[in-house]
Amino acid sequence: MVRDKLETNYGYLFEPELLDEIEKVGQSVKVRQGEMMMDIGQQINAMPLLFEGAIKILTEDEEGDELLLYFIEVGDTCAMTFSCCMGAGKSEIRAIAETDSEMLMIPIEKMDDWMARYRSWRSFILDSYHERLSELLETIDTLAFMNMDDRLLKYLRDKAMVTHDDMIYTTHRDIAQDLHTSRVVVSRLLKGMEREGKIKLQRNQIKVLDL
DNA sequence: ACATTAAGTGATT
DNA sequence: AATCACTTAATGT
Repeated sequence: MVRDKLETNYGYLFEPELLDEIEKVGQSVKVRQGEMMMDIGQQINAMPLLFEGAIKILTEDEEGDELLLYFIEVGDTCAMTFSCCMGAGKSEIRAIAETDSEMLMIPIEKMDDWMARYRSWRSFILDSYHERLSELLETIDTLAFMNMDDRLLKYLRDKAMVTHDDMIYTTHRDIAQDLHTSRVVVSRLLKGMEREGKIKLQRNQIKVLDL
């Protein structure tokens, strides 16, 4: 069962011996939508290999307002884990299940070990680290130039992608919170996008037509 | 029917 | 783009 999911999601990446080891030490965890899996300041002692669902990663400012950084999808892992292994070991981010999700938790002690012994593991870690960095740079880019419409567009695209559903179930208020802006601004921009025929708005849901 | 919450809009900074 | 103030619409009790 766990092995099947390992094979389908990571089988093409890792050699059989590594898959064996992963299966042996990994702990299967299921979380429901909206569940907080990791908070800022919390100790990290395992890294997730995602089988199913999507996780959203946020930071927080001094006032306690949130800002969405990126999503983790199936086949991804959390880049935060790596930097935490080397440094203080405390999380600098908050992770909330975007959808019902399922993953395998790998004790961080294994990371070093496997890094040295498996080439595939090494590239996996390096690749995902690189991927997260690119994602972050993209986020910073839109953030720095304060293009709210671009950020919103990206947000909707990402959200539809990670949930594999062109119907997004959320409120304007929640979007505003993720993007660290006001609800009014989100409503206005969404309304504009609806007029352009890109989306269709209903209460508590947004239908993505063309992004 | 009433209260609550989500969303739309004009005006102002 | 943010905030205020107000309206309208949808939903729950």
